[in-house]
Amino acid sequence: MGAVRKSVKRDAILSLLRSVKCHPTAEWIHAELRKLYPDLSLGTVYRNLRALTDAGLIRSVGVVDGQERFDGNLAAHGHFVCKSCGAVMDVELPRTGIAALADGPHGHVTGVEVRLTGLCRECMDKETE
Amino acid sequence: MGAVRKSVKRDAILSLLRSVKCHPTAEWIHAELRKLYPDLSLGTVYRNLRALTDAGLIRSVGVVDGQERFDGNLAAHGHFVCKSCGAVMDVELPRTGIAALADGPHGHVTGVEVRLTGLCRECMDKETE
DNA sequence: CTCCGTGCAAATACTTTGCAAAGCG
DNA sequence: CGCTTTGCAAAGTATTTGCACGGAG
Repeated sequence: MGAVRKSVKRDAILSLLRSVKCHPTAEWIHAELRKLYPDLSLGTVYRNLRALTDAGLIRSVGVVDGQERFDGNLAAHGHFVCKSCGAVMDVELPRTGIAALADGPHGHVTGVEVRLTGLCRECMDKETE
Repeated sequence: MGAVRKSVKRDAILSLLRSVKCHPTAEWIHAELRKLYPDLSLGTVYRNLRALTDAGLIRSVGVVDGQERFDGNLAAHGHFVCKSCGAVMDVELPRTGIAALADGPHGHVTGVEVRLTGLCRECMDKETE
């Protein structure tokens, strides 16, 4: 989890991740930043996402529908994933219970990820039509 | 979540998953069952894992190191994932707190997955060497 | 005869990696 | 000038899919 150097592209990825509410894929970030840096390559995005994750500056939400999702928000929170549209939303975690998981009999715990899956509001409405 | 028919290969996959404590990948299951059914193909394993998951007879633990892990244990529990060796172990969840997540403001929740990541006992020991 | 499950192989899709050129201090 | 970052394209890996065969009812 060493620090990471700065670079134009890396900083752009980091600040984009910090500024959006959604939980983007590498491709989404690539498409988005290409508006600003038309020569940005997808490989660079992947490389930097990994570097930033390793450095602990961002975190991975895990794989949703075959693509990894990233999150610039480091505060403790969970995620709600819609099975239908793939949207990922932040969920507040009740402090109770979760904290108790911090260390178990299996080893040293360094991260907790809580993922709820289901159908989001929008998709529930669509389904009723 | 419709029911699934029975078939020799599918049943074998299901009972293997129910009998093991680990949380296998498709490849591991394939290798294991090949001892019994030398003609079992990997495609069939993938196909049946998906069918069983859709039917709700098994569940996916999510992707660890690029491979999906499956679990035959349907009881509510979380998982501890070792960053170093990739081992996945069951974790008991404190009932408090988790139940409160059952429904949120984002939509209808149908599944909860809690994943702890860290270093397992074995890998902690190895690291001290 | 009909249908479902399967093996096999090809196709997909995401992600990683090697390399040479460009950039920064 | 040395070291890092990047674009590009090729490679790698996990998973899905199409198709034809084979067995059960």
